[in-house]
Amino acid sequence: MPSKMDIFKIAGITVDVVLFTIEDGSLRVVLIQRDNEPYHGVRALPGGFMQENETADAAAARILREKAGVKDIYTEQLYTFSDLRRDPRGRVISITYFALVARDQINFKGSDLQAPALLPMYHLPHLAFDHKQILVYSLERLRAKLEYTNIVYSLLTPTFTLTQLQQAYEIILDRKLDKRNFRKKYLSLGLIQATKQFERGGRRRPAVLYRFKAQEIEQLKKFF
Amino acid sequence: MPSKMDIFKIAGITVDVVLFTIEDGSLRVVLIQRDNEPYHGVRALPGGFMQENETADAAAARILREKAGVKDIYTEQLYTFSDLRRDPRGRVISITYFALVARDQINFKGSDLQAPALLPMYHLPHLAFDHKQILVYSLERLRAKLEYTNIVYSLLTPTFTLTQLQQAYEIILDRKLDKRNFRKKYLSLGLIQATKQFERGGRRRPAVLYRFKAQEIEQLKKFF
DNA sequence: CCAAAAGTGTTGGTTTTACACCCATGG
DNA sequence: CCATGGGTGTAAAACCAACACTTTTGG
Repeated sequence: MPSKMDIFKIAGITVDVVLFTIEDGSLRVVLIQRDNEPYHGVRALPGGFMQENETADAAAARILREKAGVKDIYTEQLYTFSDLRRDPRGRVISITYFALVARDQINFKGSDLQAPALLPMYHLPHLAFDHKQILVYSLERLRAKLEYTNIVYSLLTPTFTLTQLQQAYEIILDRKLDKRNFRKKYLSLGLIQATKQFERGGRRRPAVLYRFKAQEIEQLKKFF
Repeated sequence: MPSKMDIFKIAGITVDVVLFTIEDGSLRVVLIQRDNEPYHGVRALPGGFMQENETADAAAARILREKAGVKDIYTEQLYTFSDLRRDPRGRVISITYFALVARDQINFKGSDLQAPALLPMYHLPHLAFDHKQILVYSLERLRAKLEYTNIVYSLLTPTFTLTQLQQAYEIILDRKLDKRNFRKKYLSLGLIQATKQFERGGRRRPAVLYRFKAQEIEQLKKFF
């Protein structure tokens, strides 16, 4: 009894999502372990077939919810991959997304059996399909966006220190930034404001906590 | 006798292409006139259903060839639109592309009956489907790319005057630029070189003709 | 008192902007 | 000789890059 939905499945439109976060000072990406063929046991991006009654955006949101337990996070469409042989099962087109979230919002509990894990972006294992290529492309996009938008807020907790903010940039751009120049410039952008709290607990001088004034994404001239 | 290809047709994946050019001092886009339902007689982007044995890139190239008689031109994927109701016939997903070409490379001869025309981007008629939205998005992308790549070469003839180059920027960005600053900056980028020819024929001082040193697309820091 | 990270300014170089006049040609 | 667009430089302001020491805390 093939339903209308099966048409999509035969035609093969999947949505795959690159979900980035920062953990332990490194940029990480959520990868599942495939539990059937093809590429059984191999790491892959969380994804799934698009349903006939959902948009690609909705499919991406569903996948994020089902596989990583996150919702209402920054998500944008990345690219549509359509190489003829990208999936050994036959013709499958993938609409890919990339998403950003603070580590503490990810919750793998209740996700299915596919052993999702946060793997370090700069030391990836072998991946299924063309997912490595997709990741390379999303890193490029993430870096570009970091420099002319304020999306970094998506990776941070609601309040954060300037050092944490700077580290987020350094981790993603994979280079050191000058502390004084960074602070001067970032503060002059007017996107963040100091709270009256401090981050305590280290055996060191407590750092002022900041927050973003707005959580809407904004286009900026140029950051760095 | 439904063939395998029909699966795609039912599932509905189209490729639509925004082809920009510059003519008579204005930014123009190729639009066809639909010759059947839905939106019979209404202007729309050139496009067509993706075939099962071609990639999206190949479909875009095919459409450019069939509808505008152009080939080997700058083309990049733009976005995939998947709203549930974007096509009244049913579920149709559109993978869109944008492309740039010099006016004199376009040849509508031999294209089918759909009356392709170059319409001015800033005075568009009512368009079929969500094609207006697609155009708005491509203009955004074009403007962004213009500022940090050298794609403008795609819109110009092989040799051109600095005034023509500046006008291309002005037309697309829709604002005036300062002549001296433009020349100083553009020449300092080292992308173009003077030829020994001049553009003659006006009742005015002849302008030096320049050419791009390379036709590969290059990323640049920032143009303007 | 020590270790650790927080916090803070200045200088020199580069880039960007604003702005107006003379030149070469064709008719 | 006139109308047209071609071609050129300078000064002020803004921006960027390089660089090192003092402060505050917890243990």
